[in-house]
Amino acid sequence: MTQPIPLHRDDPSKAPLVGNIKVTRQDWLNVAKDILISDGIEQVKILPMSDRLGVSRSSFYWYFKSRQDLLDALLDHWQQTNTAALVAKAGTPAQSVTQAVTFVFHCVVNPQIFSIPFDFAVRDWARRSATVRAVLHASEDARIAAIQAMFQRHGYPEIEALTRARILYYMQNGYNDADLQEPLEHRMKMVPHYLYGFTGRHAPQHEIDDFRAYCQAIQTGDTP
Amino acid sequence: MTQPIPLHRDDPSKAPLVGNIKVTRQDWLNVAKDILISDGIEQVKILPMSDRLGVSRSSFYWYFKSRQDLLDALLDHWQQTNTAALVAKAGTPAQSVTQAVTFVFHCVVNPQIFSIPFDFAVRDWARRSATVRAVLHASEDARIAAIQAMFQRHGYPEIEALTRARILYYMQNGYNDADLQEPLEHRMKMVPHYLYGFTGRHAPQHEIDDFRAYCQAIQTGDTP
DNA sequence: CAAGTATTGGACATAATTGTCTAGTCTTCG
DNA sequence: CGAAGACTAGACAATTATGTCCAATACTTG
Repeated sequence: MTQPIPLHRDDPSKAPLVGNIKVTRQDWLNVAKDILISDGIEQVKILPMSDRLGVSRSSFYWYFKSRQDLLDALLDHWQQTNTAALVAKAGTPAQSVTQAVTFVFHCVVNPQIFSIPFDFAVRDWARRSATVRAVLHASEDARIAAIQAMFQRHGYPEIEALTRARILYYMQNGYNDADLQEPLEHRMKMVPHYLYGFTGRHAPQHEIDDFRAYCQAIQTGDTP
Repeated sequence: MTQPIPLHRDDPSKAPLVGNIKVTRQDWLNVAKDILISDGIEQVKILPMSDRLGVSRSSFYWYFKSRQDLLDALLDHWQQTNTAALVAKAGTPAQSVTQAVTFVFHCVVNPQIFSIPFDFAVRDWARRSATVRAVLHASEDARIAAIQAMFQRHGYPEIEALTRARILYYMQNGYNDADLQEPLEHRMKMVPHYLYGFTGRHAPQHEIDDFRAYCQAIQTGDTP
């Protein structure tokens, strides 16, 4: 029993312009994502969502078989945005390791590419659902493997590449929600230290300088 | 309207030895804590708890005014165990900074003193409750301040002491639940690097050696 | 042991939530 | 325009939760 997505919304030109715009499956997913991020998965309830969308609660069941069906779709969506984005960034060819690290870090900086609150929310969710936990762990492994591969492409031996990948990845997890308010600049400045702090070596000044330049570029928006 | 704790439980010698042992306010709190840790605060529900305790659901209301009353008590309990434990450990006089750091780290290692899963669960909870968030932030400030004071007692200037305190504290948050399975040894080995990685200096070999020795002692159980 | 207090069980009321079913409306397309 | 399909509203049923009340039972103390 498939639930087709409304055709008239696929082509935006055919959609009504004002008023009476019908909700779509994606609209339900967006609201669910918002609530997941702000209040946790337990609060993703059908009645409040329908209220927010201004439609009847029972309309929900046209788009989704059940609440669980929605949650599955939500998890899929997370995997196909956040994880795919980070893996893609880690795989982007770069001229230096510093530039490559900056690409990865790009995800943390740009909410358009990667949603940190979404990641936090899914991690919460995983604490209560074994299936979500499995998806999360697979995603984390994929992310770290991608970053590790990046370091290996730039000449680091396997073990050191893995260590650096873990540090770079867990760096973002070390902050909680409150700290996300902290200026990004502060977090970016720490990256070179994270990368070298564990190896017993100093970060070369030219890498630090390069990194700062790249970060500057990220914030002004003119980076790949 | 005060809710006294059953007297016959205060003196263990007066408690029935087998069977028919009445549940106490603390029993309810323990079950609530277990559920909070494993399933999140949303799952702390009265009916399932009474089932697990083998008593009627309505008995709950003798010990607690309402569900919210239980949650408040639970949060109090967390603050008076975890936060107090860490602050006390940070305040313990030590002969060297390495030993002092080891005392703090003791909390992370010994579940009897400090429950990491409890901390994680409360952090989750704080995402959904402003009042819990306020308590959590106050606790985190108190913890970091205590660690900072420790470094200052050992001669570090204010700013560097704060930086080191943050690193030492956030180190534990960088791991998620899955990583708690990881051998403690691995985490302990990273401490000296965390402490020096950010400052651009190397950890002196004798400090690393000292730290390893203290960690060894922690695991064999013969430390203060 | 008896009286009084502490503690529990079960009935009752209320509300929130998920899910089903059906009649009806709106949209698209031949 | 008119029929088929896409979508929605509202009634209904079932489940699960919170909280109140009161009678019954267990425990303590004189």
